[in-house]
Amino acid sequence: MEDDFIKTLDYAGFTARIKRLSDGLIYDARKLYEYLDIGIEPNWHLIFLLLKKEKQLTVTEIAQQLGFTHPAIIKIIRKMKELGYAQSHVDPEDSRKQLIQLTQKGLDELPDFEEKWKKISLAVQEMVDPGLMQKLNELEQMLSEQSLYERCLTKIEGNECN
Amino acid sequence: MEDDFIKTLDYAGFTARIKRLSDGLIYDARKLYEYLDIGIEPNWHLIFLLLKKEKQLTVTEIAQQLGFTHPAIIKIIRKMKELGYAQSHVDPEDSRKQLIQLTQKGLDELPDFEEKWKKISLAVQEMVDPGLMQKLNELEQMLSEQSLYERCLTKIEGNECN
DNA sequence: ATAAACTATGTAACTGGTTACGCAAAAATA
DNA sequence: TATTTTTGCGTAACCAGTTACATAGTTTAT
Repeated sequence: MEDDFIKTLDYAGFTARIKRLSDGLIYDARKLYEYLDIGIEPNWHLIFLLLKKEKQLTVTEIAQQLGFTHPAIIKIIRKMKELGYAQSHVDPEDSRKQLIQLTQKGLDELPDFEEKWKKISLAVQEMVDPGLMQKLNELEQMLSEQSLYERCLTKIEGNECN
Repeated sequence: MEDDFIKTLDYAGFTARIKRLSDGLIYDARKLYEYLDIGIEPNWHLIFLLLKKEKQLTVTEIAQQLGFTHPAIIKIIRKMKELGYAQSHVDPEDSRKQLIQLTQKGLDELPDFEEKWKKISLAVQEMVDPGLMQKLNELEQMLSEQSLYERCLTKIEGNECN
């Protein structure tokens, strides 16, 4: 990677670089979970934290909060149930809804997980400049105001001639 | 997403935010390819540009340059061949190697693609602060010096007591 | 020259997500 | 109250990538 081709593309390679970064971080997270003997999938992390905070949530609520589709959440929750970390019951007020919670086992193991997650996030913190976090905030803000798709459309339709 | 849960996690949510950003950009790219009627897959973009620059490359070389595994490249190239955009022949000097090139059709359509890619990358440029690009460079640099995995290991082994 | 080690490609099976669809319950409307 | 629309969950089929493995060709070492 001496002369990184993607980097030479500048803004045209932005999406690819973000994807490469994301894939790399996820790859390392997997290895760290292995090494630290965290007995759950890395992508359960946020669900644990979310359910710790909110006590119980529906499938759709979790999906919205984390930015996944609901089938993705259903699959994750199913696995968490199989390993005894999650449970659910029908909402008595609306029988369409499944109220999902951590089990006692999940709550019991949380402190251990959190201690290990803390170590990882400290390493992230030492590596990631606060200025980058700020810039990331700004980009997310921009995107929430208008998606990249919309930006391109207005740009293209704005000057139809070229 | 008024109160974005992931954002509240600060550095503990960094990986998840990068993934969410990556997925969102890819999603929008797909829609833009549709809208702009770019008749190829978004992830062929870099391969087109790479083969334009290097004329011919092996599977492994492409994989290394783009940071994919070689089976991923094989699949992409197979599809590009099916649509007539790529071709390959055995390297006469080393019969294990497949030398991959753009076809004439690929080269012919490139200018049109590039014009459309230009529009997208301009919209990206208007959205992405140069400071973010700089911070991204620095993070990639940090990670290439020592992966997140290694950083955690040295951190943990460094002070074994806690 | 032979054997051992390595490299390049290819394939199979899996994974973590998606879209598209169906169904039942609830909410809105007539 | 009856009907239409919307919402929530679930499943099936798919997709882009991965890991693990096989095989054949090349290089290195003996």
